[in-house]
Amino acid sequence: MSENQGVQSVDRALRLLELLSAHDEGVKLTDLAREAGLATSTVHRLLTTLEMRGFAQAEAGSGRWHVGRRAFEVGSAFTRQHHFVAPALPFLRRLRDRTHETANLGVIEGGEVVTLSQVESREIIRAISPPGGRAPVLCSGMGKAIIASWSDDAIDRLVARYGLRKITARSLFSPEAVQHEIAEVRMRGFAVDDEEYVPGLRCVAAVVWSPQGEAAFAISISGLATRMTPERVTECGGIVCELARELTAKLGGRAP
Amino acid sequence: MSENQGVQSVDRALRLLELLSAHDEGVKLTDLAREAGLATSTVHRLLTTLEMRGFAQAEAGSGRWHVGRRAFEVGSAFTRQHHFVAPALPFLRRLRDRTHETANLGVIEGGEVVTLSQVESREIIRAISPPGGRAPVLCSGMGKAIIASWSDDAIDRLVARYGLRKITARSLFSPEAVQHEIAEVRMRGFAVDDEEYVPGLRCVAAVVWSPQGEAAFAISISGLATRMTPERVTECGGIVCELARELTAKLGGRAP
DNA sequence: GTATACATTCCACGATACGGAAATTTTAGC
DNA sequence: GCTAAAATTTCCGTATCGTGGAATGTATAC
Repeated sequence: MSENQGVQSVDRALRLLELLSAHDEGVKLTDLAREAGLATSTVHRLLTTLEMRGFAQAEAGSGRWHVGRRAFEVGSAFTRQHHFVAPALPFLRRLRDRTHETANLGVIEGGEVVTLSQVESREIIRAISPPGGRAPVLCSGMGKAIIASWSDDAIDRLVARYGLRKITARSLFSPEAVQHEIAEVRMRGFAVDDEEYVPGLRCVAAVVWSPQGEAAFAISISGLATRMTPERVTECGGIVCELARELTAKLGGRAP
Repeated sequence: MSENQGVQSVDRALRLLELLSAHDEGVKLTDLAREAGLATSTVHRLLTTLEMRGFAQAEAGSGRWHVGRRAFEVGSAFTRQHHFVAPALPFLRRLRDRTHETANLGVIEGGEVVTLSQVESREIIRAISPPGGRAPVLCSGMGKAIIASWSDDAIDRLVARYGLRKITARSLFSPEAVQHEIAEVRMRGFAVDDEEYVPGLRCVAAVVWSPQGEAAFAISISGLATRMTPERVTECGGIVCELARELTAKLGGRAP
């Protein structure tokens, strides 16, 4: 076992699970082996072990492999740890109904925002991160909304640790740009992802506070940039903030 | 590696994930080792491997271990494979709004029903299976609704393969009881879990059909038996059936 | 029907994963 | 604050396990 890399076969199996989850339509064993850089016999053995416990399954007929239901069962435990996900759902729905855009709820984990819950608008936009999806904190409306509540030192440490990823032409590219952006968020009370993660997509987010006065999580709406004009962003920002305040109150939270 | 048991360390790691998911408030390493029947050093090594890939995480402060966000991300892929989960959500909401009970959507996987989606009523009843939760097919309203569309031979094979588990005093206990129950479901058009899985809890379910005329999944409502009187069950059965028919139509399905 | 690709099984070998022991850290009780 | 107990983390010798290449079996494409 090489230094600090954990148990090799477990690491490999988890890697295969991650790859499976990236293939919504399933993937053939040989292709998976190629993607993972492993021998087909190794991948076969690891997959059948995952299958035995229900974490992976082979589709009858095509033989393509998929994430299995035990992965869903285990993964659901993650959201159950966040007791706010269920009570937040009616607020996401109202947010969606008032803005006619997809409403999201997310938290920061590591240097990324994870979408925990979502209520889609009538128009389903595939580019929007689904539940389980993630984005770098600094390319995400929800991420920027949450870290705007942090100290400047803490933000600098995040930037130093995870860096700045230039995913689109509009991604934040320098520590100065980050500082300027965070100042904007603090002034406005909401954050905007202005095509920084996905070209053509805008997102408006605000934080929900915990009883301890910390930014527990964020809620947001996402929509096409063609529709989300600057005027519309301001309007939606007000709505997101209003519902974030109501949800804070509902959960017994308080802004600092 | 003993015969037909897959890769030992992978199997163990997955076992640990399952155990973590059963502890919503987290679990200490020593307790987990005891539960898994493994040495603490082994569990430590496996947990840190899971942690490296984000499938498990140790809670700062208490040191208790939890399912990590990558498990949620991977697990979410499972519901994305079921393209009907998202479009079904508005119907679950309407079902909840009309009956004032918790609405659920589930599929059969193995000899069990897995809850894929849920819209809770105002009164949160902890005994109801959350998303990711599972119940034996023959103790579940959704399970019985789905298999009532199968041939008698297929039902007999299910019973033979998975058996009948007497979980409560009211669980189905014999193949004859199963046959009688299935006949009732077919006659009524909906299934009822009459405290067969959880004492004090009733559930009314109907199937949603696929374009191929097969029972794709089921939707249901669950409520306390004190409130779900026989009259109420009949009333709710009609509503569940109505919404199941509408959802079938919406998804381009057809009853056989 | 044949060639190719994919999936599955086998097996020799060496590296890895194991668990007990020891060391370190944390917690509980007084 | 001190001490004992419990929990966690690290170390290490050993033998079992996991590996990938080869062989075999099955499915697919032409």
